[in-house]
Amino acid sequence: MAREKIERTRTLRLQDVAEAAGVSLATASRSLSGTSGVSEAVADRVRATARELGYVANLHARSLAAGTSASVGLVVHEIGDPYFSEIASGVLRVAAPAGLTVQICHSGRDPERELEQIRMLIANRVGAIVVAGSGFVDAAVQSTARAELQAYRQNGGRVAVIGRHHLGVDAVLPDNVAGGRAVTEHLLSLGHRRIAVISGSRALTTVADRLRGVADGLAGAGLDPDSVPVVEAEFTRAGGKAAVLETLASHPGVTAVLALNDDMAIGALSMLRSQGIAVPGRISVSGFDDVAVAGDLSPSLTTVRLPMVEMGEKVLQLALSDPTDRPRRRRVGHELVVRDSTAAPSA
Amino acid sequence: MAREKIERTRTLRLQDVAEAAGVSLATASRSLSGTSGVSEAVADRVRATARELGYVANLHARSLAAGTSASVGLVVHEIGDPYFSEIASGVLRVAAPAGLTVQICHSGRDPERELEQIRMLIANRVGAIVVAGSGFVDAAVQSTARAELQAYRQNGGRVAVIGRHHLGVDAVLPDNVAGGRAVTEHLLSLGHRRIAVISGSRALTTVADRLRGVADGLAGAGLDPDSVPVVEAEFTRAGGKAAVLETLASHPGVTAVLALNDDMAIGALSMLRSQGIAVPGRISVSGFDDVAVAGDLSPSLTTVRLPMVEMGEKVLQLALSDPTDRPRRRRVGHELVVRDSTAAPSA
DNA sequence: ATGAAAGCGCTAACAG
DNA sequence: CTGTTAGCGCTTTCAT
Repeated sequence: MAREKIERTRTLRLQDVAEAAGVSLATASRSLSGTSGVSEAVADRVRATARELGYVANLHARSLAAGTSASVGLVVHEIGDPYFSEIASGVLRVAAPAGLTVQICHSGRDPERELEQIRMLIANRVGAIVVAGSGFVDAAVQSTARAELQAYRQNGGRVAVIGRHHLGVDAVLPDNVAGGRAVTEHLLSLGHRRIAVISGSRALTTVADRLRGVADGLAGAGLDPDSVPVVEAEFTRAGGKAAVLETLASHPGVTAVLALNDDMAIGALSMLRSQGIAVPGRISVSGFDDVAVAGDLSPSLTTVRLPMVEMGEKVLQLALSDPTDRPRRRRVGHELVVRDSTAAPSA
Repeated sequence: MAREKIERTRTLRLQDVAEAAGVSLATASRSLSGTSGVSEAVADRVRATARELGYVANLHARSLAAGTSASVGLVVHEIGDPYFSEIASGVLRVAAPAGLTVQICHSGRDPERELEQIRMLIANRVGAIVVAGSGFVDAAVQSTARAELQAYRQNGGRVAVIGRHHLGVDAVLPDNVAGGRAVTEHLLSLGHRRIAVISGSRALTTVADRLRGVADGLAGAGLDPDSVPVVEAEFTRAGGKAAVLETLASHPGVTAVLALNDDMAIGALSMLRSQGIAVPGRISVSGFDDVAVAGDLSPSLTTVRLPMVEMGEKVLQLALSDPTDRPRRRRVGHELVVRDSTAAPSA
């Protein structure tokens, strides 16, 4: 990884402000950082001078000297994905009023790359790290990351994640199992019996948990979970298109497609439309997440709402709150949102 | 603005690595930063020790000592908005391979807040600042920002923006005028004569430019631009809903609604559907931007495609490239994407 | 209430 | 090729 260095030349230092205001460096520092021990008059004068001169403090120097950090790191799969951009929005909403800057980086759902990004954030001495991407079912793939994050925490760093990870840290847990069950029961109650699931990689805990909910729903209705085909593809719009095509070919009798996220559902909807297959007339489609556009599609998408913005807010609050001995879990609910893409099977 | 400080305790320093490897601080530094002047053997040993010990360099210290920066700032209106999240994705794709971290912050389309964020980024000593939000027609509202950014550049900082700003810096310019003209001509060629524009605030250069393109298109067809009503609302989905309602009330004969971004178009589509008005049967609707979902709506949205991811990539490349005396402009094209939401008027 | 001075962890001359 | 040393700009004891 090439490291691009951007050189900076000299700017105003606190020393310059101090001289201009006729005080010592220490007094100037106290005045600007609001530490007590300076007369109001002097402090005001210093602040005025600083403003006139257009002084801006060097946060690197401040961090180094004070040993504090005013920034947090956020690891997402891909910021262009609405699920993650809504989470990021929540994180930013909590960070800004607290005077914290947010460094965002991509993991690309690749544990190696995620580790690399985490290391970079640690090197940047961020005060907290938030991991928003899905966890992995296989605990081993994140074991190095786990170790590094633990060490980071030993040194005062804060960590919190969204979803089920094997990282041993505070977590915000979306209700994936119950959501999967709810949407399954919805399809079942409509009368569907020939359902196909289109899904992202089962290596992701998000997928595993949602699948587990689907199985629960099926079992609860006395059905054999194994009788329902699960077509695995990329956890994206393109993956949804591919998966629904495959489903059509291998299971032509299917009356409902249960997508494990909205992205795949949107892809499925688009593919079905281009194939001239009516939704929900011939096939019902459901999603998961309730991204902002879900309600504006046509047919509008029946899905499981997860409060992404709130999850982003909560996860940073969790990271910033006083650390506890044992990892905390904050569950956030789900809500089945029934719209127009699901209906009773026609036959 | 409260400043939340996160305290850190002692971690491994380069000095510790140097001692463990039995070399001096300087040699250790050279070994790890890849500076020449160290024998390969020694450098390897130092790197090995560093890895064993789990050493991660303190980037604040490095920045302070070397006067370089390995991070860039990105100012967006709102990261949850697909237009900006796609741009952010492009920025991240260029930043990561260059070893740069990206700090993202919200401007909320508020010049005051934008200025605040820019100041924070400067204080953070980012090597480059990218402003992705729209500019403002009134040059005065950004004059302070302009001055601070110029000073920042004097000190070696790099700046680039997306869109037409009065900031005197390098810019990536989307083809808003031509795009506005293209979509207008499309509607006109379909036979529409009673068109209404739904628009965000005219204070934004993005809006002003697109409006200008619309007027050009109208004039080119021998029509009076002033005869076309422009309904101004928030530049969001909710704004689109409100604006289309207002249009319906004040101009009931309208056969086409030209929205100045996809967000408003999506809101309009949604409102028209809930009002039982057929699109494009009774009213055609067009958007602008071509966000990822535009093609998956139903009816799929006719819109003007702007290459957001590419714009994000380009703007950071521009910022990172060697500075020139005069601001550079990189134009990016547009593409009219005709889909199902527009058709010839029925009457 | 104010000032002097000692670092924070690292890089970059400058010696050798 | 390697080590010594002086800062980078700021905060923070410790004196006064």
